[in-house]
Formats: sequence, C-alpha cells, structure tokens
Amino acid sequence: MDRIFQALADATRRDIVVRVAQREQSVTALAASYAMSFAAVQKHVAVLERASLVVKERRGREQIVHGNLETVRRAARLLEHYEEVWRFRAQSISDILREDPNEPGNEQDREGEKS
Amino acid sequence: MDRIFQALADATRRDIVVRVAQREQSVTALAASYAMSFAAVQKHVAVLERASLVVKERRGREQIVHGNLETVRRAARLLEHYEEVWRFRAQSISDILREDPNEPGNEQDREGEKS
DNA sequence: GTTTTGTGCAACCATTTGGTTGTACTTTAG
DNA sequence: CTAAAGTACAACCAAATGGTTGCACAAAAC
Repeated sequence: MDRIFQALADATRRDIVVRVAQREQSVTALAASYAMSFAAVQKHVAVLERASLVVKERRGREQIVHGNLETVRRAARLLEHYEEVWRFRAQSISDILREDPNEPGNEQDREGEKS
Repeated sequence: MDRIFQALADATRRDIVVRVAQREQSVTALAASYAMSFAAVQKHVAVLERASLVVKERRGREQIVHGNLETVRRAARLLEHYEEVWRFRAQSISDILREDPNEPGNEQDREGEKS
C-alpha cells in the first residue's frame, strides 16, 4: 500500500496511469509527452511498475506499458473502507443522539474506550 | 492531490486516519499509540493536516484531531475515475473488435493534454 | 555489415522525508 | 505562586525522491 499511494503522489505518474489506461504505449511514446528527460519518465514508469500500477510487456525492442486495474481497485477499496469506518462512527453518534436528550454528557464521544 | 496521496503513503499516517475516524483524540493520545517520539507523531499529524485529511481543533491545552471525510472521498473519487477510464477503453476495444477491421475509425491520440 | 531506435542503469545533485533531541510557550493542576 | 501537561518548532541526520547526463546493449532499419 505504501508503494501504491507513494506512486500516486506525483502528478506525472498519475498522468501516466491515465494515459496507459486510455491506450497502451511504449516508454518512449510516453516520454515524448512530458517536458523531462527520457530517463526521468523511465524512472516514473519503474516506480509505477514496482507498485503494480502498470505492467510492461516486451514487444520487439519496445516495452509496452499497460495499466493494472486491479491495483487501482485495491487502493480505491481501502479508501472506501475508510469511508465506512467514518459512517459506522457517524451511525454510533446518531444512535447516541437518539437517546434521552435530558441525559447530559452524551453529545460527543467523550467516553474512554480504546479501539 | 499530491499531498493527499503523499500523506496516505505511510502506514503510520494511514493508521492515524483510521484511529481518528473511529474516535477523535488529542495529539498526545495518538502519540501514545506508536513506538516513536511525540514529535514524530506530531509531524505525521501535520502532514495529514496539510493534506486536509484531518483537522485539528483546539480544546483547552489539548489539540483534538478529527478526520475529514470529504478529502478521503476526493481521493476515492479520483481512483474510481481511473477505473472508469479503463472501463471506457475496454468498451471501445470491444466496439472496435466488433467493427470492420478495414475501417480505421480509431485514430491514435498523438500529443496530449494534462489531466 | 553500420546506424538508429528503444531501453536500462549508474553516477551525480538538490530537495524532501521520517526520524531524533532539545527548547519554549500556554494551559491546567496543585 | 510553581509544577506539570500538551503542544509547537527548530536543528540535525540518514535515507529516499525527482531530476539530470552519460554510457551500454539489443533489436530494427538501412
């Protein structure tokens, strides 16, 4: 997970992910799209590959980069899980708020149990 | 976006996000949970704050950290958008495969626009 | 054959990151 | 009042990051 989010934490790399999602292309073709050296783009692709966000497939002397949907899904699922944790807590809070309003001391989660 | 994914690219920080999602707590309370100095945890919280993944609220001498669901949503939505790009392309490919192979209807996009 | 193209990798550099310790300030407790 | 708790922040350090140039090598083109 560290590697996935780390790889996504760069605008160029996110752009590469979108590009290869739209159309697979060689590393050189990708490099032509950015105002930086080929080596820099090649390193970005390597980072994405290490994170399993893209896969490279040798085709003759070219290396075709294509995206790996499953890894994007994994990251998306984790974030959705976070949202769920929030919703669960929000549900608990509204449960508390539905209790006797004359009872003081339950407007927020001031109680002290750990996770 | 850079900051959001950057912030999520660390296991300790992701854990903090989950913890404060479950229950808001002070920086010191958070720090007690990890085998590192208070200053280190405080810096992690600062990174999360800069990314708007958490918000701090002063309460007396304590600083209560709570999560910001909207930012998690933003990141999740971006990833879902990536998934959609994939699906769209998959759809196009199956459309193409259904077409007459002599028809060159699928011109390749040369240079590009940034997202 | 020779040359060009596509790629990978090493060396280098400046900046950022993730951790430390130490100091200072403000609020609460005694 | 003084002491302690909670926080912020600076200085420092090792390692990682994002970029560069240069070189080596295999596959394709000539």
